[in-house]
Amino acid sequence: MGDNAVVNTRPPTIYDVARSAGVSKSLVSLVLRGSPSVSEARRTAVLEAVERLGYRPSQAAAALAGATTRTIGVVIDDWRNLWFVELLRGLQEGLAPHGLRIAVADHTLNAHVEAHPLDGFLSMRVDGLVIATEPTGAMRVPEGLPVVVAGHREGVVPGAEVVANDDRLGARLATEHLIGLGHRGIGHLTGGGGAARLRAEGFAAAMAAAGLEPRTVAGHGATTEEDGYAAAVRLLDAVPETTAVFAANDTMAMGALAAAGERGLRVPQELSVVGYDDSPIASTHLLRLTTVDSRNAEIGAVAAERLVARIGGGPDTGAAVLLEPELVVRGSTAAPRATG
Amino acid sequence: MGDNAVVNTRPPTIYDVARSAGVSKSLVSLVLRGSPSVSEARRTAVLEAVERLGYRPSQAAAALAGATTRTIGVVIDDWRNLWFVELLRGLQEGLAPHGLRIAVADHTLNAHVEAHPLDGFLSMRVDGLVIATEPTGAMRVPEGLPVVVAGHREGVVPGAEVVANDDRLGARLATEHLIGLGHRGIGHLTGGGGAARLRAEGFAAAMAAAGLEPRTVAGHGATTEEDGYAAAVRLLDAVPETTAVFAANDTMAMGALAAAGERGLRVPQELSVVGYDDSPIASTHLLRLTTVDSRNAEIGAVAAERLVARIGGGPDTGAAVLLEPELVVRGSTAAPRATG
DNA sequence: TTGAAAGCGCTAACAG
DNA sequence: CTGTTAGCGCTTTCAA
Repeated sequence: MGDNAVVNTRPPTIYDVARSAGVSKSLVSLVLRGSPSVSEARRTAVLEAVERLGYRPSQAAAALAGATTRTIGVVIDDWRNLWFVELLRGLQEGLAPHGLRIAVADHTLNAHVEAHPLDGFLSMRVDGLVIATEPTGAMRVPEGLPVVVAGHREGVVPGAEVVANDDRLGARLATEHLIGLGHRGIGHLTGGGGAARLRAEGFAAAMAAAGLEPRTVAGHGATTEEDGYAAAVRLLDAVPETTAVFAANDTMAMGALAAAGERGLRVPQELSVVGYDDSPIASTHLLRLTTVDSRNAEIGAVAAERLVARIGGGPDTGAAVLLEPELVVRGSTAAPRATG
Repeated sequence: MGDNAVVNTRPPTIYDVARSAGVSKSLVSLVLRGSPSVSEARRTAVLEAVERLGYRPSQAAAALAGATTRTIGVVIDDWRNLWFVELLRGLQEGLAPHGLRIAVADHTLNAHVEAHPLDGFLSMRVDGLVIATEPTGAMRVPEGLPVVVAGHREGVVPGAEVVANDDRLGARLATEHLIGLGHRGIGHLTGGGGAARLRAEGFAAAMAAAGLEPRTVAGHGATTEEDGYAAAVRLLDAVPETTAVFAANDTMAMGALAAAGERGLRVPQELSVVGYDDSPIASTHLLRLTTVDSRNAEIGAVAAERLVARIGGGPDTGAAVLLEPELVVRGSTAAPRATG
């Protein structure tokens, strides 16, 4: 009585579609999942009903009934660190063909309010995890869950595979580029974290190999523009004969550029600057920064590959894949001017 | 036989917790959801079992059984546009106290592979939606779903509320700042999209009010650094008497800075530059950009407020909230040099 | 205050 | 090729 006059505000279910198409709900499920063994007539009937009703399968129900969520959780550090943009692209492109989607969670943002972003992902029962953060000891994940740590080598996450670029090598490339240009007074701006440490090591090694003294200075301990600025100011003031600076990342390099400008040092004429990461800011007209491409998109692609393999039942190789970084020469480096 | 020797790799369920704590599963559910009507003894027993087993409630099951997912979907344009970082922060802070979490999806990233990111959110049965993108006609959302369009005024999303800053006013503030400084040759760098158009309108209005001729030039149609660079080059070459530039956003302003540098124009001595958004790059040492604070964090906070109200059963006001932008004066603007 | 029971919407064996 | 039947793990009445 008046039943069909009731406006159902709830989203349509698979039952509604089945009824509307005049088939059973399993048939609807089959069509939606692209089964080949469904007659064309039924298929179109179902598809039309789906369209007509504006039906969207409930992810919750699918996740609960099926064994998998088809989603990979990605934990990132901070939305401001643009290096993960390419990482996400690589991941996305590697995952999508396998019907896997990605969900991103920010570490710092969630830190204030919720527990660890990992908790959310585990509650969500993701099929795999990408940790694009400096791993911490608190990161315990269930055994058997495919996890890859991306961009950081020091994986303290048990059972995780690692995909990263070879920071030591990249730092060497940057330093050798500067040395090859004829620089001798080369300083390094470092920050906190494992990647920064490896880069500092690579810098020191390359300098030592050339018989040069490696000067390394930190800002306030982090790797922000402000840190780069502070470190560069410190370096430039303490060692005026500096003609080149290698920063632990592009953001710090940006700060170094500012410090140089303030001191009237033109880049690259009076000061060469090299960054690291080849993030979007490096290629801007304003910076034209010589940098090291850490190949983040490929890191994402390889991470995706590993995840897909593990999800497909492959073994946990536990191996670390190190991609070779590449030097990208732009306009912020040049040979030093002849010195007295 | 040997049954208990089998290692159960699946995550523990509420049943496991109940058994381990010696209570019924409903009791576990009550404890987890913080019901006051549970004896202290049982509560601790349950909590201990949870801890012991490493239990995490299944989001899928909770969503399916309950009526709500307690998550808000946020659709953004592009991870590179940093303006949404503050938006997210404001949202997060406004939502968290109400037990609501946020899920972020990128429009452009998903565009390649999946359907619309909205589809994902609707499949997920989010409790609300924040659209931080230029809304398009394709954005059909179920009636009754709380939706707020953030940062864009032209909401073609039916039934959505709008929270944004007053772009026209902001542009006027920027332009009047320049005029007040004594500039007369002021150009505007514009891009595509509704916000850019409103900013261009505000610029034109302020210029007209001062009896000045508004020159507006676009780059390649978008609002990237490259567009800002191209537009600035065009402007500076066509109108050499230009002493100030107002860009549609900080990124474009960065491009303008590059164009100025290339032409040997020092900022702010020979060219003043104003951006818009007060994004993280504006406050760097390198840019020290005078800009307009579009108050993104507050936009997020207000959006959160509206969402919470609607979810709590409040009415869809359908209203548009316009926040007043504020001028942030930094080092990229100054009075023009005395001209012949 | 606690337990039992009925689904939520879907997938995945099964039978036909 | 198509329909039937069990659950997936949780929330939520409803009794006890």
